[in-house]
Amino acid sequence: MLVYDGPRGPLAIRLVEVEAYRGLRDPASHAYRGKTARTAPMFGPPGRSYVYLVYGMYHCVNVVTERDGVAGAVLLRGAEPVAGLGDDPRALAGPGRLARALGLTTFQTDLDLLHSPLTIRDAPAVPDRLVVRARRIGLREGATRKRRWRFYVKSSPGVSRP
DNA sequence: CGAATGATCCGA
DNA sequence: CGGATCATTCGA
Repeated sequence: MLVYDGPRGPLAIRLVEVEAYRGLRDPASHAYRGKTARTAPMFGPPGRSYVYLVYGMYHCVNVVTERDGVAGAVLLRGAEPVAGLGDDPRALAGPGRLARALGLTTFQTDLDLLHSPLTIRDAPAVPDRLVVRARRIGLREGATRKRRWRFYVKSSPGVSRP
């Protein structure tokens, strides 16, 4: 679950699709070529946000996962609406749509996701048989390897591409 | 399939 | 500085 108390009121979504990114070992990662101003949050402590602009018009929201000093994050690629977001089950399917629906931009990068208007919370466990593991999407490099670091909930409408 | 659209990054 | 790149989406 991701909860956002922002300008649009209290919003809540159930995350159903994510991708993992690492650092210097992962050619697909923004952190691959070292730390920059933009990617600095990826190298910071876990539990914080990393939001960036892609293709000049969409934002992507990540959760930093590794300990301070080690790059790693999870890209939020799809979710189901839970509260405050209407009832289009596809409105959050895809990282760009997810960020747009919540109104998240680079202004929300590097936030503490445990003590902010933007928080990530526990949710009921998804049974293993409903968890699909696949190759990552949209990468020029890194998807061609054996890195199946995309995970999504089987047959959820919030998944970008099954 | 390709256009949209702008921040970022690297090389010169 | 300039140009290539880009963890995407939408519409023809």
